[in-house]
Amino acid sequence: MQQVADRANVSISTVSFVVNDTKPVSPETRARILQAIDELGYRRNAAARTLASRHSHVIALMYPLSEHHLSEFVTAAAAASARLGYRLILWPTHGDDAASEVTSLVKSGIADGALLMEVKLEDERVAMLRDADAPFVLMGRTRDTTGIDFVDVDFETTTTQAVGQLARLGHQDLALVVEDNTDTPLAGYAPAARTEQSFVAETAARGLGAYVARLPRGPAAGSAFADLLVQHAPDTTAVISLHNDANFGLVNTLRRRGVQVPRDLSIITISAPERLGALCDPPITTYPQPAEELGRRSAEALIARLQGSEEEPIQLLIPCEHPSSTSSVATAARDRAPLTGADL
Amino acid sequence: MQQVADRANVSISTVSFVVNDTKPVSPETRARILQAIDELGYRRNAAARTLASRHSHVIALMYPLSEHHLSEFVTAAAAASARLGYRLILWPTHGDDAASEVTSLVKSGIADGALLMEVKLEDERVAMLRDADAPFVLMGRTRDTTGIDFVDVDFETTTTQAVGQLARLGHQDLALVVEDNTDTPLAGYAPAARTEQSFVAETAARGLGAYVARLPRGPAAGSAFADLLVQHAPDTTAVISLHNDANFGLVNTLRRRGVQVPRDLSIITISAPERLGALCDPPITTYPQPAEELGRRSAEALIARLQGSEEEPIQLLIPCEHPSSTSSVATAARDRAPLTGADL
DNA sequence: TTGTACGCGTTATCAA
DNA sequence: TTGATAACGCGTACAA
Repeated sequence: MQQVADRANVSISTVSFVVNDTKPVSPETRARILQAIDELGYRRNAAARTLASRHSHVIALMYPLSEHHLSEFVTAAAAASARLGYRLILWPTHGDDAASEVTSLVKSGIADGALLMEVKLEDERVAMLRDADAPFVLMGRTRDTTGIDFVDVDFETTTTQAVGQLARLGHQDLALVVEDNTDTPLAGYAPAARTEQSFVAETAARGLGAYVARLPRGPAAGSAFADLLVQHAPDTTAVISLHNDANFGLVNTLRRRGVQVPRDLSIITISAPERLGALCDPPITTYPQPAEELGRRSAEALIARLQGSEEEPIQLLIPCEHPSSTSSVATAARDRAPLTGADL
Repeated sequence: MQQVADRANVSISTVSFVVNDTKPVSPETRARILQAIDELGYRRNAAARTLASRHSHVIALMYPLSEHHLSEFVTAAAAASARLGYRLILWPTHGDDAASEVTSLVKSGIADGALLMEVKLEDERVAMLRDADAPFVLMGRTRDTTGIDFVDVDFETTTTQAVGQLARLGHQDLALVVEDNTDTPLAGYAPAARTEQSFVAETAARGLGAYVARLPRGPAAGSAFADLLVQHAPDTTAVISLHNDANFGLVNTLRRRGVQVPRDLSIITISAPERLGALCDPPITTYPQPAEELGRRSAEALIARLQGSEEEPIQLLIPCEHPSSTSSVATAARDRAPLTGADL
């Protein structure tokens, strides 16, 4: 910085004013400084800037160590941050020491704020960050969201829309399959709970039959689900799935049993990566998860908060987009026989 | 830090010695300091440390902005870094301004070094980082790797093994499908090139028929590939795929045409996420990509380099593990009819 | 509009 | 084994 100042015949502070655009500088001086910066290839030192300004221009993405698929919203959040002059740092946390992770994140000054992934209905990180006065935005929602910034998928609206779409096609008996995360590190993870609740409410309001299955992760859940339908809800004509892995096992099992999708059974999957649904045979009608928007918006929300440009809580609910195809959805078959477990 | 020193009745330097373990400190003093740290909840300020020590303890993960699926090796790299006292910062780069990104990365002092993803055979970032004297490790390989640290999948060995496995089962005519990245931002991306080369070499050495298809991304490539086989290599009895999306389209198309996998056609996919292969019907035999190991090892390599504990270039080639199932592989059918394009 | 000088919270050098 | 103190590179209050 001193070299730049020397070369431009100004003081070091004038360089700072230009670099940060913090005070008016005459056009000529500015030009000389910019030229010197360019010629010397000067970049301001991030640590010194952080130390002096008390802002790191870094935001942390906190997620459980066990989560292996960060997917698109991470890259979207990183891209949005970069566009706004921030960097995204990965902050994996063990389930049990989230406490100390939060503290060190805040007190070390590494990051100005945090984005929280995999939010549970009751999430201890929220109270900790709040106590520490650390700005944060949830990618998801806790049960009580009073005064908390969050950006989340609108599972309620999406579920209601999916039920509505099926009801209009004459389906009377619906089933829902969600991931069961009891006993996993994600116990209390909210999407399944919210979706189930909306599903139950909306089917009840419409007087439709409703069967709900909570199944563990993995494609085997799909076959298990098919069996459960045979056993407990053989009259089901349409399925809504929040269980990505199960979709494959389900369509494959159905095919083997001669159940035609969508003629005999309609399937809709919600908040899933669109490309995943397209890989099934037949392709599964998908309310695609707004991953890019979720990542981008949450980063933008946090940065807005950091820059103090927001007063009110930022609470964004993003419904999934509407399906781009109806490949696995059809009118309810009037007189379809109950589902059976026999392979062809 | 001053408060800690006061409370422990020592000087601020002694606190530093304890915190960084840089100089011997008597057990009693150390204990007093640690207690004071604990009681005050002190954490050292990252920016100040970086400024004074000239090390940020941050490493950057550079990847093209277009890459949407960071997947498991990102989380593995982040986890390994955290374990070693480093943090991983995401560093998306536009294809065209990689130059300035590299420069700012190095000169800003934000990161001590970089991990490079999506390495091309000729990658401009390498020369730039080298010129800037910035430590880096490639997750992948350039064509010329003299003196460069890298951790990469051993596509050559894996391809050779896959060809060998099929040859031993009596297959005479093999086909390979890879992603065609000509005209995409990933043009020059190495895995496809290396795999193709090894495939051609190994089949030639064994006197086997070899057909190669380079196809664009997306599941539609699978059906296209099936058509290409019918047209150009109808006697193919086994397929090797480096094209994840195509696998689904391929098995689904084959099923519709009455081609049974693996009775009529064997399929092996290499360097793919294992869970993806399991979603096909039938499940595709997979040489799973060593994603976790790749991420972990590359972070470890970079940190070793940063800590000066390595002299020689770190060059790690990791073959894919062996398939855990042979669900889509069988003995070559002696007298199978040539493939046709007619649906059942 | 520009310059001076102090402080940010550490690490590292040197002396005790 | 410990302590005093000078950097580290920048932002900013205040002065000019």
